[in-house]
Amino acid sequence: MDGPGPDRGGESAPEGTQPAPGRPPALTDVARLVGVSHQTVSRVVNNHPGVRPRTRERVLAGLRELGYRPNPAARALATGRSRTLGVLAVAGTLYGPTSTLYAVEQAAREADYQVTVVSLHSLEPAAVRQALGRLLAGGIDGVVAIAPLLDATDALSAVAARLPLVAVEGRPDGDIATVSVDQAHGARTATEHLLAAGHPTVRHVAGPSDWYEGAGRIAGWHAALETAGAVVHPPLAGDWTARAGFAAGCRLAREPDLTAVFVANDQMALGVLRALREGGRRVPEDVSVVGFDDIPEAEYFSPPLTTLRQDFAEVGRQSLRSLLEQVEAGTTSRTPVVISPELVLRRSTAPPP
Amino acid sequence: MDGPGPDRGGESAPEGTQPAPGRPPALTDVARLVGVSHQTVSRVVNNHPGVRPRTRERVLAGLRELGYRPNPAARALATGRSRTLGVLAVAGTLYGPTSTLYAVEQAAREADYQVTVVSLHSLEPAAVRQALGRLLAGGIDGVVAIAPLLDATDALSAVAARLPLVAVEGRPDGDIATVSVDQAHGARTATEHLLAAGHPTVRHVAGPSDWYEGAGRIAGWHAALETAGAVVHPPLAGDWTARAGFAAGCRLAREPDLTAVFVANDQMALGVLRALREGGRRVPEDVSVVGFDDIPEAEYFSPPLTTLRQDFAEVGRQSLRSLLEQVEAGTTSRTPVVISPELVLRRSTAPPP
DNA sequence: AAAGCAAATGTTAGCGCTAACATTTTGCCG
DNA sequence: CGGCAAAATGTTAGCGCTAACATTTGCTTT
Repeated sequence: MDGPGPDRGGESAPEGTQPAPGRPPALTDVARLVGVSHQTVSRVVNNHPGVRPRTRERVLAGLRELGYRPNPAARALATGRSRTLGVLAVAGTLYGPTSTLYAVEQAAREADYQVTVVSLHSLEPAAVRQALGRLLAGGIDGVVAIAPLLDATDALSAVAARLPLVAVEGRPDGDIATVSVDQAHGARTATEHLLAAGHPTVRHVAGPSDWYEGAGRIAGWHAALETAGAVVHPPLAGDWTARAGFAAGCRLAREPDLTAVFVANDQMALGVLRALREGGRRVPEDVSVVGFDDIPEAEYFSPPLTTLRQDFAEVGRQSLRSLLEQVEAGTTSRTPVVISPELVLRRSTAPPP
Repeated sequence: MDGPGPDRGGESAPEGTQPAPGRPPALTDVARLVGVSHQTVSRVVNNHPGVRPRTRERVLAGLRELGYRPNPAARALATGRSRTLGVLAVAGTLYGPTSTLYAVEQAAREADYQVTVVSLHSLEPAAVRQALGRLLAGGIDGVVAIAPLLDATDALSAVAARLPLVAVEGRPDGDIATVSVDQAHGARTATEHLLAAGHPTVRHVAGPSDWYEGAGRIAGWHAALETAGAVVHPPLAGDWTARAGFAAGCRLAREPDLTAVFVANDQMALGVLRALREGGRRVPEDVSVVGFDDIPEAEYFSPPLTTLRQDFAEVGRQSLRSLLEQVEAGTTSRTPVVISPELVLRRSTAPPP
C-alpha cells in the first residue's frame, strides 16, 4: 500500500477530478481542482507575493471548497520548524506557575505558535532531566522552563545548548536567558512596610530555600531587617502549602513578642492566619501579616491580606518575547528580564499594639 | 539547495563516513555508520521483531554513538499519527480545570503521548469554536475538552465528527464521549448532610448555571430539598470567585433565619465565610457552610471547610483511557464515565443553634 | 511588431520516516 | 551437501509540504 491514513475510497474514477478520496485534501487536490500547480496553491496559503489577484481568488475559492487545512507534520518536515514551543511546568495548584503557564500559552497563540506542556510532578533533578528529555524529543522550536528550582540550572543549560530556551523564575545569572520577578525587592518592600508601621522586627515564614523565589524572598527580608538594624530571627521553613503555613503559624502564635510576619506566599499566609486566630492572636490588631502573590482569594481572607502582586501575564509575555527572539532571529540575547512586584495594601497590617 | 535546516558543515569529505554533518543524525546516518539499511535501523528503533540480536546490538551502539533522536514530524507524516493530543482548558486558577489538565498530561505521558494545550480565556461560543479550530489545525490525534460549558456541546460535536474527542465535565448525554463527576449526587449528599444535622432548609450559592457543574449542583441541591419537603429559596448566583461568594454571603448574612448554606465551590465558600463573619454570624455555631471541590486550602479556612472532594486525577485518567480507546482502537464507545465525589467532614458544619 | 524583461507559474527534489514488497541470508532437513 | 522454507535484510515509494530553479506568460519599449 501507499502509506497510511484512512483508506481512500475505491479508486475507480477514470482519470479526471477524483470524487474526494477518503482523506483530508492536500495541496495537490486543490491544485487539481483549480487547475494550477500545487506550488501556486502553497504560495497562496502562505501569503507569498507574486500571485496574480485573479489566480489567488480562484485558489482561495478552491481552498474553501475543499476545506483545505495545511498538514503541520509535512510543513515541519519541509521547513525544519514546527511552530511549537515546549513549556516545562510544575504541576499543582500553585498560583504562580499556573498563571505563568496560561500567560505563555496565550502569548504563544498570539504569535501563532502551539504549546506543548510537560508537567513536573516531582522536583527531583532526575525528573527534571527526564521531562526536558521528553521536550527535546518532541520536535519543538524552543522551551519555556517554568522551573523555579535553583539546582535545575545545570539541566537547563544542557538543553539551552541545543535549543532556544528561556528560564522563568530561574537564577538570572548563568548562561541562559531568564525572565523573573524581583523577589528580593518584593520581600524588602513587604518588610519595610511592616517596619515603617512601627514593628520592632518581622518574622518570616519562608518557602523552600532551594526554590529561586524562596531564596530571593528570604534574602530580601533579611536585607531589610539588617538595613533597619532589627533583630533577625531565623525564618520558619515552609513548602508553599497552607498546611505548612498553619504549622509555622502555630509555632509563631506561642511567641509573646510576635507582632509582624512576612509569609512567603498567600497560600501559606492562609494557614498562618488560621493558626494565629486559633492561638488567640487577632490580625491585624495583635499581629500583622503580609503575604506574597496576590492570589485572587487573598482579598477574601479574614482579614483581607496585604500582599505583593506579581504580574504573571507580563512574565509570560516577556518570556515568549525573549524566546521568539532566539527562535526567529537566532540571536542569543541572554539579558535577564526582571519584573518588579507591587505591594497591595489590605487589612492584615497595622501598627503594633 | 536541498531543503532547510541548519547549514551542514563543509561537504568536503571525499566519500566515506562523513564527519557529522551540521544537522541532527537521521536514520540513514546511523545506517551508514553501522553498515545496514535505514530500514533495519528503523526496525530497531521501533522494536519491531525480526532483527537478529547481533545486528540489533550493533545498531543500538550506532544509535547511541550518534545520539539519534527520531524526528517526530517525519514520523507523523509517514504514519498519519502524531502521538499528540490536544487539551482544551479553561484558563484561570479554578481548581478543577487546572487539576484535570495536569492529570490528563500525566496520563498522556504514561501512554507516551504529548499534550498540546489551548487555553480559553473567554467562554464565548465564538472563542470556543476558535480554540477548537486551532486544535484541529494542530495535527492532533484526539482532543480532551475540559469545557464545562453546557452550550459548547454543539461545537464539540462538530469536532468529534472529525476527530476522537472526550468532553470532561460535559453533559453526559449527547453523541460525544464524556467523563464527569456526578455533580448532582455530590450536591445531594451535601444538602442531605445539612438536613440530617437538623437544619430546616439549606440555601445555595450557585455557580454559573450555564456551566455543567453549576447546573448539576443546583439540581442536586434542589432535589434533596424537595425530597425532604424543605422550603426551597432561590439560589444566589455566583461565578466561582471568592468575590462572588463574598457578595452572596453579605446578602445571606442579613437573613435572620439562615442556618445552613451549600456553596457551589470552595473559593466562593471562602468569600461566604468572610461575609458571614463580618456580618456577625459564627460558623458553624450560627450557620453551617459546605463547599465543593476540596481545594488544598479548604482545610485551612477559618473554620476548616466541610466540602466534597472530587478525584480529578481519576477524571484525567479516565478521560485519557476513553480517548485512547477511540484513537487506537477506532471504536467510538461513548459510554459516559461518571465519578462520584466524596463528602469530607470538617468543622464548618454543626446542628442549627 | 519583434525583442526583451519582469512577473507569474510550473517542475523537480528532498525533508526523515514507515509500509509494502523484493531480495538475500540463514538454518535445517532429507 | 543440495535445496528449501523461514528469517533477516534491503529496496522502493510516498506521506504533504517548501525551496530552488526552470519555464512560460504578459507587458513594455523602440
